[in-house]
Amino acid sequence: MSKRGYHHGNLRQALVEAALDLIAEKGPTGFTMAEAAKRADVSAAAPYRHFAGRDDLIAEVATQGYDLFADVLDYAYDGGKPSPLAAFEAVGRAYLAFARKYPGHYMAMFESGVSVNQTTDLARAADRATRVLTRAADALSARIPADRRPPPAMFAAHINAMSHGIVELYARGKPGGRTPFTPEELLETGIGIYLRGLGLIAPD
Amino acid sequence: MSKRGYHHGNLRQALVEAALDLIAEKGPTGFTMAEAAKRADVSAAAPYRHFAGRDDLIAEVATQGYDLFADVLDYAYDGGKPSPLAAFEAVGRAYLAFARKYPGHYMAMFESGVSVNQTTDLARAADRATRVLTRAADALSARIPADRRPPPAMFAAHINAMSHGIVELYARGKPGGRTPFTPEELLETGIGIYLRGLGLIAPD
DNA sequence: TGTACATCAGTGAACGCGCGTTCACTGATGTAC
DNA sequence: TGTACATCAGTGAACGCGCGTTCACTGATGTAC
Repeated sequence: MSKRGYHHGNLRQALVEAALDLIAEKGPTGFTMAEAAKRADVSAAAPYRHFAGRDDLIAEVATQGYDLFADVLDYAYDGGKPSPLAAFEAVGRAYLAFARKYPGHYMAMFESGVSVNQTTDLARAADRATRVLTRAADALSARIPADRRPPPAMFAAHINAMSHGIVELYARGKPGGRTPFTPEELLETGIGIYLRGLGLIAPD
Repeated sequence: MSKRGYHHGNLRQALVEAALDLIAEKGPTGFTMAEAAKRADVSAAAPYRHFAGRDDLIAEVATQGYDLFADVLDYAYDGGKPSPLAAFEAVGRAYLAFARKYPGHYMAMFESGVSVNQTTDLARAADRATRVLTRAADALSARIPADRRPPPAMFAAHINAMSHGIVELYARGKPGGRTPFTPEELLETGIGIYLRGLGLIAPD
Protein backbone atom coordinates (compact mmCIF):
# COMPACT_ATOMS: atom_id res chain seq x y z
CA MET A 1 0.00 0.00 0.00
CA SER A 2 2.76 2.44 0.89
CA LYS A 3 3.48 3.93 -2.48
CA ARG A 4 6.96 5.05 -1.43
CA GLY A 5 8.82 5.38 -4.62
CA TYR A 6 9.30 8.59 -6.46
CA HIS A 7 11.69 10.75 -4.52
CA HIS A 8 9.96 11.44 -1.27
CA GLY A 9 7.26 8.98 -2.14
CA ASN A 10 4.10 10.67 -1.01
CA LEU A 11 4.93 14.22 -0.16
CA ARG A 12 1.43 15.50 -0.74
CA GLN A 13 -0.04 13.47 2.08
CA ALA A 14 3.02 13.99 4.27
CA LEU A 15 2.41 17.73 4.00
CA VAL A 16 -1.23 17.30 4.90
CA GLU A 17 -0.22 15.40 7.99
CA ALA A 18 2.42 17.93 8.96
CA ALA A 19 -0.23 20.63 8.61
CA LEU A 20 -2.60 18.64 10.82
CA ASP A 21 0.00 18.41 13.56
CA LEU A 22 0.86 22.07 13.32
CA ILE A 23 -2.75 23.19 13.39
CA ALA A 24 -3.53 20.94 16.34
CA GLU A 25 -0.52 22.34 18.20
CA LYS A 26 -0.72 26.03 17.44
CA GLY A 27 -4.08 26.67 15.84
CA PRO A 28 -4.75 27.45 12.19
CA THR A 29 -2.83 30.73 12.50
CA GLY A 30 0.26 28.95 13.68
CA PHE A 31 0.48 26.82 10.58
CA THR A 32 2.96 27.93 7.93
CA MET A 33 4.06 26.42 4.65
CA ALA A 34 7.71 26.69 5.66
CA GLU A 35 7.20 24.78 8.89
CA ALA A 36 5.10 22.11 7.22
CA ALA A 37 7.82 21.59 4.63
CA LYS A 38 10.42 21.36 7.37
CA ARG A 39 8.46 18.68 9.21
CA ALA A 40 8.16 16.69 6.02
CA ASP A 41 11.93 17.00 5.54
CA VAL A 42 11.81 18.87 2.27
CA SER A 43 12.80 22.35 1.20
CA ALA A 44 10.40 25.27 1.56
CA ALA A 45 9.76 25.28 -2.17
CA ALA A 46 8.71 21.65 -2.45
CA PRO A 47 5.09 22.06 -1.30
CA TYR A 48 4.38 24.20 -4.34
CA ARG A 49 4.76 21.12 -6.53
CA HIS A 50 1.63 19.75 -4.86
CA PHE A 51 -0.43 22.72 -3.75
CA ALA A 52 -1.21 26.04 -5.40
CA GLY A 53 -0.50 27.79 -2.12
CA ARG A 54 -1.27 27.97 1.55
CA ASP A 55 -5.04 28.20 1.13
CA ASP A 56 -5.01 25.21 -1.15
CA LEU A 57 -3.24 23.07 1.43
CA ILE A 58 -5.65 24.14 4.16
CA ALA A 59 -8.57 23.38 1.87
CA GLU A 60 -7.22 19.88 1.33
CA VAL A 61 -6.87 19.37 5.08
CA ALA A 62 -10.43 20.57 5.62
CA THR A 63 -11.70 18.35 2.81
CA GLN A 64 -10.13 15.26 4.33
CA GLY A 65 -11.58 16.41 7.64
CA TYR A 66 -15.12 16.61 6.34
CA ASP A 67 -14.78 13.26 4.64
CA LEU A 68 -13.56 11.65 7.82
CA PHE A 69 -16.24 13.46 9.80
CA ALA A 70 -18.96 12.12 7.52
CA ASP A 71 -17.52 8.62 7.82
CA VAL A 72 -17.39 8.80 11.60
CA LEU A 73 -20.93 10.10 11.92
CA ASP A 74 -22.22 7.61 9.42
CA TYR A 75 -20.54 4.75 11.21
CA ALA A 76 -22.06 5.88 14.50
CA TYR A 77 -25.48 6.15 12.93
CA ASP A 78 -25.23 2.60 11.71
CA GLY A 79 -28.24 2.81 9.47
CA GLY A 80 -30.48 3.84 12.34
CA LYS A 81 -29.90 0.72 14.41
CA PRO A 82 -30.90 -0.33 16.95
CA SER A 83 -33.44 2.49 16.95
CA PRO A 84 -33.58 5.92 15.37
CA LEU A 85 -33.31 7.46 18.82
CA ALA A 86 -30.33 5.43 19.98
CA ALA A 87 -28.64 5.96 16.63
CA PHE A 88 -29.21 9.67 16.86
CA GLU A 89 -27.68 9.86 20.28
CA ALA A 90 -24.71 7.87 19.03
CA VAL A 91 -24.21 10.46 16.30
CA GLY A 92 -24.08 13.19 18.91
CA ARG A 93 -21.42 11.35 20.84
CA ALA A 94 -19.49 10.73 17.65
CA TYR A 95 -19.51 14.45 16.90
CA LEU A 96 -17.68 15.18 20.12
CA ALA A 97 -15.39 12.22 19.77
CA PHE A 98 -14.36 13.44 16.36
CA ALA A 99 -13.51 16.90 17.67
CA ARG A 100 -11.43 15.34 20.41
CA LYS A 101 -9.66 12.78 18.33
CA TYR A 102 -8.96 14.92 15.29
CA PRO A 103 -8.38 18.44 16.58
CA GLY A 104 -6.30 19.43 13.56
CA HIS A 105 -9.06 18.43 11.17
CA TYR A 106 -11.69 20.07 13.32
CA MET A 107 -9.83 23.36 13.48
CA ALA A 108 -9.10 23.36 9.77
CA MET A 109 -12.78 22.76 9.10
CA PHE A 110 -14.27 25.31 11.46
CA GLU A 111 -11.62 27.73 12.65
CA SER A 112 -9.23 28.26 9.77
CA GLY A 113 -11.43 30.75 7.99
CA VAL A 114 -11.33 28.68 4.82
CA SER A 115 -14.47 29.06 2.75
CA VAL A 116 -16.45 25.91 2.09
CA ASN A 117 -16.58 27.03 -1.51
CA GLN A 118 -12.81 27.27 -1.89
CA THR A 119 -12.85 23.99 -3.77
CA THR A 120 -15.55 21.85 -5.29
CA ASP A 121 -14.11 18.89 -3.42
CA LEU A 122 -14.38 20.76 -0.16
CA ALA A 123 -17.95 21.80 -0.84
CA ARG A 124 -18.88 18.23 -1.70
CA ALA A 125 -17.29 16.81 1.45
CA ALA A 126 -18.90 19.41 3.70
CA ASP A 127 -22.22 18.72 2.09
CA ARG A 128 -21.91 15.01 2.67
CA ALA A 129 -21.26 15.53 6.37
CA THR A 130 -24.30 17.76 6.65
CA ARG A 131 -26.42 15.17 4.92
CA VAL A 132 -25.46 12.44 7.37
CA LEU A 133 -26.71 14.62 10.18
CA THR A 134 -29.84 15.58 8.36
CA ARG A 135 -30.64 11.98 7.54
CA ALA A 136 -30.39 11.03 11.22
CA ALA A 137 -32.67 13.90 12.15
CA ASP A 138 -35.02 12.96 9.38
CA ALA A 139 -35.49 9.41 10.57
CA LEU A 140 -36.15 10.51 14.11
CA SER A 141 -38.44 13.24 12.95
CA ALA A 142 -40.78 10.71 11.40
CA ARG A 143 -41.77 9.67 14.90
CA ILE A 144 -43.15 13.06 15.78
CA PRO A 145 -46.78 13.87 15.05
CA ALA A 146 -46.72 15.75 11.76
CA ASP A 147 -48.45 18.84 13.08
CA ARG A 148 -45.74 19.64 15.65
CA ARG A 149 -42.76 18.34 13.81
CA PRO A 150 -40.09 20.91 12.98
CA PRO A 151 -38.45 20.66 9.57
CA PRO A 152 -35.69 18.03 9.79
CA ALA A 153 -33.11 20.50 8.52
CA MET A 154 -33.93 22.77 11.45
CA PHE A 155 -33.76 19.87 13.84
CA ALA A 156 -30.33 18.97 12.47
CA ALA A 157 -29.18 22.58 12.69
CA HIS A 158 -30.10 22.75 16.37
CA ILE A 159 -28.09 19.66 17.21
CA ASN A 160 -25.25 20.81 15.01
CA ALA A 161 -25.16 24.18 16.74
CA MET A 162 -25.28 22.77 20.24
CA SER A 163 -22.57 20.25 19.50
CA HIS A 164 -20.33 22.80 17.87
CA GLY A 165 -20.93 25.29 20.65
CA ILE A 166 -19.97 22.75 23.28
CA VAL A 167 -16.79 21.90 21.43
CA GLU A 168 -15.82 25.52 21.03
CA LEU A 169 -16.69 26.72 24.49
CA TYR A 170 -16.07 23.75 26.73
CA ALA A 171 -13.89 21.21 24.99
CA ARG A 172 -10.85 23.38 24.35
CA GLY A 173 -7.66 23.36 26.37
CA LYS A 174 -8.87 26.05 28.78
CA PRO A 175 -7.21 24.84 31.95
CA GLY A 176 -9.81 24.02 34.56
CA GLY A 177 -12.53 24.56 32.02
CA ARG A 178 -15.32 27.02 32.50
CA THR A 179 -17.90 24.68 33.98
CA PRO A 180 -17.68 21.74 36.32
CA PHE A 181 -19.17 19.53 33.59
CA THR A 182 -17.39 17.52 30.95
CA PRO A 183 -18.30 18.24 27.35
CA GLU A 184 -19.66 14.72 27.08
CA GLU A 185 -22.02 15.29 29.99
CA LEU A 186 -23.13 18.60 28.56
CA LEU A 187 -23.90 17.17 25.16
CA GLU A 188 -25.62 14.07 26.51
CA THR A 189 -27.89 16.04 28.82
CA GLY A 190 -28.42 18.84 26.32
CA ILE A 191 -29.55 16.51 23.58
CA GLY A 192 -31.66 14.60 26.07
CA ILE A 193 -33.56 17.68 27.14
CA TYR A 194 -33.97 18.78 23.54
CA LEU A 195 -35.37 15.42 22.45
CA ARG A 196 -37.74 15.41 25.38
CA GLY A 197 -38.92 18.80 24.19
CA LEU A 198 -39.76 17.20 20.87
CA GLY A 199 -41.73 14.49 22.60
CA LEU A 200 -39.27 11.82 21.50
CA ILE A 201 -38.42 10.84 25.03
CA ALA A 202 -41.06 10.35 27.68
CA PRO A 203 -41.15 13.21 30.21
CA ASP A 204 -39.06 11.30 32.76
CA MET B 1 -17.05 64.49 27.93
CA SER B 2 -14.68 64.33 24.97
CA LYS B 3 -11.34 64.58 26.72
CA ARG B 4 -9.62 65.78 23.54
CA GLY B 5 -6.63 67.66 24.77
CA TYR B 6 -3.30 66.06 25.16
CA HIS B 7 -1.79 65.50 21.76
CA HIS B 8 -4.13 63.04 20.13
CA GLY B 9 -6.51 63.27 23.03
CA ASN B 10 -7.63 59.73 23.55
CA LEU B 11 -5.42 57.50 21.51
CA ARG B 12 -5.94 54.45 23.67
CA GLN B 13 -9.63 54.24 22.89
CA ALA B 14 -9.09 55.30 19.29
CA LEU B 15 -6.82 52.29 18.87
CA VAL B 16 -9.38 50.01 20.42
CA GLU B 17 -11.94 51.25 17.94
CA ALA B 18 -9.60 50.90 15.00
CA ALA B 19 -8.94 47.34 16.12
CA LEU B 20 -12.67 46.65 16.32
CA ASP B 21 -13.17 47.81 12.76
CA LEU B 22 -10.22 45.81 11.49
CA ILE B 23 -11.30 42.65 13.26
CA ALA B 24 -14.86 43.00 12.03
CA GLU B 25 -13.60 43.48 8.48
CA LYS B 26 -10.84 40.91 8.23
CA GLY B 27 -11.12 38.68 11.27
CA PRO B 28 -8.79 38.59 14.25
CA THR B 29 -5.94 37.42 12.02
CA GLY B 30 -6.30 40.42 9.77
CA PHE B 31 -5.74 42.86 12.57
CA THR B 32 -2.25 44.35 12.88
CA MET B 33 -0.76 46.97 15.14
CA ALA B 34 0.58 48.90 12.18
CA GLU B 35 -2.81 49.13 10.48
CA ALA B 36 -4.57 50.09 13.69
CA ALA B 37 -2.06 52.90 14.23
CA LYS B 38 -2.55 54.06 10.67
CA ARG B 39 -6.32 54.25 11.10
CA ALA B 40 -5.87 56.27 14.24
CA ASP B 41 -3.58 58.63 12.32
CA VAL B 42 -0.51 58.04 14.41
CA SER B 43 2.86 56.44 13.75
CA ALA B 44 3.37 52.71 14.12
CA ALA B 45 5.28 53.23 17.36
CA ALA B 46 2.58 55.22 19.13
CA PRO B 47 0.41 52.27 20.24
CA TYR B 48 3.24 51.06 22.45
CA ARG B 49 2.72 54.07 24.71
CA HIS B 50 -0.65 52.58 25.60
CA PHE B 51 -0.39 48.84 25.18
CA ALA B 52 2.32 46.38 26.05
CA GLY B 53 1.89 44.76 22.66
CA ARG B 54 -0.53 43.18 20.25
CA ASP B 55 -1.97 40.68 22.70
CA ASP B 56 -2.54 43.41 25.22
CA LEU B 57 -4.58 45.45 22.76
CA ILE B 58 -6.67 42.44 21.79
CA ALA B 59 -7.21 41.65 25.45
CA GLU B 60 -8.52 45.18 25.99
CA VAL B 61 -10.89 44.82 23.03
CA ALA B 62 -12.14 41.52 24.40
CA THR B 63 -12.55 42.99 27.87
CA GLN B 64 -14.67 45.84 26.57
CA GLY B 65 -16.58 43.22 24.59
CA TYR B 66 -17.41 41.11 27.62
CA ASP B 67 -18.41 44.18 29.59
CA LEU B 68 -20.72 45.30 26.84
CA PHE B 69 -22.02 41.76 26.44
CA ALA B 70 -22.85 41.53 30.12
CA ASP B 71 -24.60 44.90 29.96
CA VAL B 72 -26.64 43.89 26.93
CA LEU B 73 -27.71 40.58 28.42
CA ASP B 74 -28.48 42.15 31.75
CA TYR B 75 -30.57 44.85 30.12
CA ALA B 76 -32.51 42.19 28.21
CA TYR B 77 -33.05 40.18 31.34
CA ASP B 78 -34.52 43.22 33.06
CA GLY B 79 -34.53 41.67 36.48
CA GLY B 80 -36.64 38.77 35.31
CA LYS B 81 -39.60 40.82 34.17
CA PRO B 82 -42.27 40.30 33.10
CA SER B 83 -41.66 36.62 33.87
CA PRO B 84 -38.56 34.46 34.27
CA LEU B 85 -39.49 32.67 31.08
CA ALA B 86 -40.04 35.76 28.96
CA ALA B 87 -36.89 37.35 30.40
CA PHE B 88 -34.89 34.25 29.61
CA GLU B 89 -36.04 34.25 26.03
CA ALA B 90 -35.16 37.92 25.76
CA VAL B 91 -31.64 37.08 26.90
CA GLY B 92 -31.36 34.53 24.11
CA ARG B 93 -32.38 37.09 21.54
CA ALA B 94 -29.97 39.61 23.03
CA TYR B 95 -27.13 37.11 22.65
CA LEU B 96 -27.66 36.95 18.93
CA ALA B 97 -28.29 40.65 18.60
CA PHE B 98 -24.97 41.31 20.31
CA ALA B 99 -23.10 39.05 17.92
CA ARG B 100 -24.72 40.81 14.98
CA LYS B 101 -24.30 44.35 16.20
CA TYR B 102 -20.78 44.05 17.58
CA PRO B 103 -18.97 41.57 15.34
CA GLY B 104 -15.56 43.01 16.19
CA HIS B 105 -16.12 42.52 19.89
CA TYR B 106 -17.60 39.09 19.37
CA MET B 107 -14.67 37.90 17.28
CA ALA B 108 -12.13 39.33 19.71
CA MET B 109 -13.90 37.52 22.54
CA PHE B 110 -14.35 34.14 20.93
CA GLU B 111 -12.21 33.83 17.84
CA SER B 112 -9.03 35.72 18.52
CA GLY B 113 -7.44 32.97 20.53
CA VAL B 114 -6.86 35.32 23.43
CA SER B 115 -6.93 33.54 26.76
CA VAL B 116 -9.52 34.67 29.24
CA ASN B 117 -6.75 34.71 31.80
CA GLN B 118 -4.55 37.07 29.82
CA THR B 119 -5.57 39.88 32.13
CA THR B 120 -7.38 40.06 35.45
CA ASP B 121 -9.71 42.63 33.93
CA LEU B 122 -10.53 40.29 31.10
CA ALA B 123 -11.19 37.40 33.44
CA ARG B 124 -13.45 39.57 35.58
CA ALA B 125 -15.43 40.82 32.58
CA ALA B 126 -15.87 37.33 31.13
CA ASP B 127 -16.97 36.08 34.50
CA ARG B 128 -19.57 38.80 34.83
CA ALA B 129 -21.09 37.90 31.47
CA THR B 130 -21.29 34.25 32.47
CA ARG B 131 -22.98 35.18 35.71
CA VAL B 132 -25.72 37.13 33.97
CA LEU B 133 -26.57 34.04 31.98
CA THR B 134 -26.38 31.77 34.97
CA ARG B 135 -28.64 34.04 36.99
CA ALA B 136 -31.29 33.96 34.27
CA ALA B 137 -31.07 30.18 34.16
CA ASP B 138 -31.19 30.03 37.92
CA ALA B 139 -34.42 31.97 38.19
CA LEU B 140 -36.08 29.85 35.56
CA SER B 141 -34.76 26.70 37.11
CA ALA B 142 -36.62 27.39 40.33
CA ARG B 143 -39.83 26.61 38.47
CA ILE B 144 -38.82 23.05 37.76
CA PRO B 145 -39.63 20.33 40.27
CA ALA B 146 -36.43 19.87 42.25
CA ASP B 147 -36.04 16.18 41.48
CA ARG B 148 -35.74 16.67 37.75
CA ARG B 149 -34.04 20.03 37.70
CA PRO B 150 -30.59 20.13 36.09
CA PRO B 151 -27.96 22.27 37.78
CA PRO B 152 -28.48 25.87 36.67
CA ALA B 153 -24.87 26.12 35.51
CA MET B 154 -25.51 23.21 33.16
CA PHE B 155 -28.71 24.76 31.97
CA ALA B 156 -26.84 27.99 31.25
CA ALA B 157 -24.06 26.10 29.47
CA HIS B 158 -26.57 24.43 27.14
CA ILE B 159 -28.08 27.72 26.11
CA ASN B 160 -24.69 29.32 25.83
CA ALA B 161 -23.47 26.51 23.59
CA MET B 162 -26.49 26.54 21.33
CA SER B 163 -26.38 30.31 20.95
CA HIS B 164 -22.68 30.35 20.23
CA GLY B 165 -23.00 27.46 17.82
CA ILE B 166 -25.73 29.21 15.89
CA VAL B 167 -23.65 32.37 15.66
CA GLU B 168 -20.59 30.51 14.46
CA LEU B 169 -22.28 28.19 12.02
CA TYR B 170 -25.21 30.15 10.69
CA ALA B 171 -24.76 33.84 11.40
CA ARG B 172 -21.52 34.42 9.56
CA GLY B 173 -21.14 35.98 6.15
CA LYS B 174 -21.39 32.65 4.35
CA PRO B 175 -23.21 33.75 1.23
CA GLY B 176 -26.54 32.02 0.94
CA GLY B 177 -26.04 30.48 4.34
CA ARG B 178 -26.12 26.82 4.98
CA THR B 179 -29.75 26.45 5.96
CA PRO B 180 -32.93 28.07 4.79
CA PHE B 181 -33.47 29.41 8.33
CA THR B 182 -32.39 32.68 9.83
CA PRO B 183 -30.23 32.50 12.95
CA GLU B 184 -33.01 34.20 14.88
CA GLU B 185 -35.49 31.52 13.86
CA LEU B 186 -33.05 28.80 14.77
CA LEU B 187 -32.35 30.19 18.20
CA GLU B 188 -35.99 30.95 18.96
CA THR B 189 -37.16 27.46 18.02
CA GLY B 190 -34.13 25.76 19.53
CA ILE B 191 -34.57 27.39 22.90
CA GLY B 192 -38.31 26.77 22.72
CA ILE B 193 -37.86 23.05 22.23
CA TYR B 194 -35.23 22.92 24.95
CA LEU B 195 -37.44 24.71 27.46
CA ARG B 196 -40.30 22.41 26.60
CA GLY B 197 -37.98 19.53 27.35
CA LEU B 198 -37.49 20.98 30.80
CA GLY B 199 -41.22 21.19 31.31
CA LEU B 200 -41.12 24.97 31.41
CA ILE B 201 -43.42 25.32 28.45
CA ALA B 202 -46.55 23.28 28.11
CA PRO B 203 -46.24 20.52 25.47
CA ASP B 204 -48.24 22.61 23.00
C1' DT C 1 0.73 85.89 36.13
C1' DG C 2 5.27 84.41 34.41
C1' DT C 3 9.03 81.48 34.18
C1' DA C 4 11.81 77.12 34.60
C1' DC C 5 11.60 72.63 34.75
C1' DA C 6 9.64 67.85 34.54
C1' DT C 7 6.78 64.80 32.27
C1' DC C 8 5.43 61.95 28.78
C1' DA C 9 2.63 61.22 24.24
C1' DG C 10 3.87 60.74 19.74
C1' DT C 11 7.76 60.61 15.90
C1' DG C 12 10.78 58.68 12.39
C1' DA C 13 13.96 55.57 11.37
C1' DA C 14 15.54 51.27 11.90
C1' DC C 15 15.96 46.26 13.39
C1' DG C 16 15.49 41.35 12.72
C1' DC C 17 12.36 38.04 11.43
C1' DG C 18 9.74 34.73 9.10
C1' DC C 19 6.54 34.53 5.85
C1' DG C 20 4.60 33.04 0.96
C1' DT C 21 6.19 32.48 -3.29
C1' DT C 22 9.25 32.27 -7.62
C1' DC C 23 12.89 30.59 -10.49
C1' DA C 24 16.45 28.35 -12.86
C1' DC C 25 18.48 24.16 -11.78
C1' DT C 26 19.53 18.93 -11.09
C1' DG C 27 19.02 14.51 -10.82
C1' DA C 28 16.12 10.46 -10.00
C1' DT C 29 12.58 7.94 -12.19
C1' DG C 30 9.55 6.41 -16.09
C1' DT C 31 9.04 5.19 -20.94
C1' DA C 32 9.74 4.25 -25.97
C1' DC C 33 12.20 1.77 -28.95
C1' DT D 1 17.64 -6.21 -21.81
C1' DG D 2 19.88 -1.80 -22.82
C1' DT D 3 19.99 2.80 -24.19
C1' DA D 4 18.29 7.64 -25.13
C1' DC D 5 15.22 10.69 -24.02
C1' DA D 6 11.34 13.00 -21.56
C1' DT D 7 9.31 13.98 -17.38
C1' DC D 8 8.86 16.10 -13.21
C1' DA D 9 9.65 16.06 -7.88
C1' DG D 10 12.59 18.35 -5.06
C1' DT D 11 16.61 21.97 -4.38
C1' DG D 12 18.88 26.23 -2.99
C1' DA D 13 18.98 30.77 -3.28
C1' DA D 14 16.65 34.73 -3.53
C1' DC D 15 12.71 38.21 -3.66
C1' DG D 16 9.70 41.59 -1.62
C1' DC D 17 6.79 42.28 2.06
C1' DG D 18 4.75 43.55 6.26
C1' DC D 19 4.99 42.46 10.68
C1' DG D 20 5.96 43.51 15.94
C1' DT D 21 8.86 46.02 18.41
C1' DT D 22 12.77 49.26 20.00
C1' DC D 23 15.14 53.52 20.49
C1' DA D 24 16.82 58.07 20.82
C1' DC D 25 14.42 62.09 19.91
C1' DT D 26 11.17 66.37 20.15
C1' DG D 27 7.91 69.14 21.46
C1' DA D 28 3.46 69.93 23.58
C1' DT D 29 1.43 69.98 28.01
C1' DG D 30 1.33 70.07 33.17
C1' DT D 31 3.25 71.85 37.49
C1' DA D 32 5.99 74.24 41.18
C1' DC D 33 7.34 78.39 42.67
